[in-house]
Amino acid sequence: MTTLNENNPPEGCPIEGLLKTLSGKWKPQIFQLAAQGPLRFNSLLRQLPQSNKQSLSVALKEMEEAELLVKTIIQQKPLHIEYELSSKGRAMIEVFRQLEAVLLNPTA
Amino acid sequence: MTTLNENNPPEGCPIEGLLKTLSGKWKPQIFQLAAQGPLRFNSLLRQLPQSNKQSLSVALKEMEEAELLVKTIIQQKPLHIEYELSSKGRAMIEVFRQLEAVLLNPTA
DNA sequence: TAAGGTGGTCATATTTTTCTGACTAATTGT
DNA sequence: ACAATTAGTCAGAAAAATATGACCACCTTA
Repeated sequence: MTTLNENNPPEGCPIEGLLKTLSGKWKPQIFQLAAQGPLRFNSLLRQLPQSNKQSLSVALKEMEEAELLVKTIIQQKPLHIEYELSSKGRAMIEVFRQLEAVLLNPTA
Repeated sequence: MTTLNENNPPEGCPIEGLLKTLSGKWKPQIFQLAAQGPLRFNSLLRQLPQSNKQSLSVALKEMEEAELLVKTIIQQKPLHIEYELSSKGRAMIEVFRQLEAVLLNPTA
């Protein structure tokens, strides 16, 4: 099940894969929350009350594979896990901003 | 690190809709081709040999509704139809370029 | 020792998206 | 008249994405 090998290369359109990774269900919201600080699984589940474990798990994994998020195991007393934007993820913030500008400008 | 308030309702993500409109199947390719010049239905169908009428029809309609494409009926001898990027659609080109830059830069 | 929180997986539904093939209707070319 | 091209629509099937609920292992607190 190594998704890396079985990936259909979106030949011809380089950004197709990234667009899909960004637009899957819950992903924009996850991104938005991650932009505000590191995420933890159960907390995220509570912040997105209509979502579910499975979908969030898949979304986080795919965003991690796309190198938008970095997963860190925090080796502390109660040992937990954090997801935060990678450098690539942070670079995406500007793209989102530009996208939002296009969206809001009717005379674009 | 802004504290995570878990009672925050996830107010609508403004770009979510646009992201979905841009990432649906064949849409990135359609966009790419539209950026090179006006499109015609059957020609598009031939340029995307793995696609199909129905999906292209839906994609074009949705991109038109999202105001990325403009549909024009050309009142000429054999009377045909053209799809071309709207001003908003053209504004998206820069966003795509930036997206591509993020994608290509491993140290982003 | 039991209860509750952590961060998940798994098999199975359900829902949404995409594809297939048949069909339409107007126009042009042979 | 007949075939082909234009630009689609429609119903139904197949495939993909998403949701549900059960379960798991580890750790901490009461």
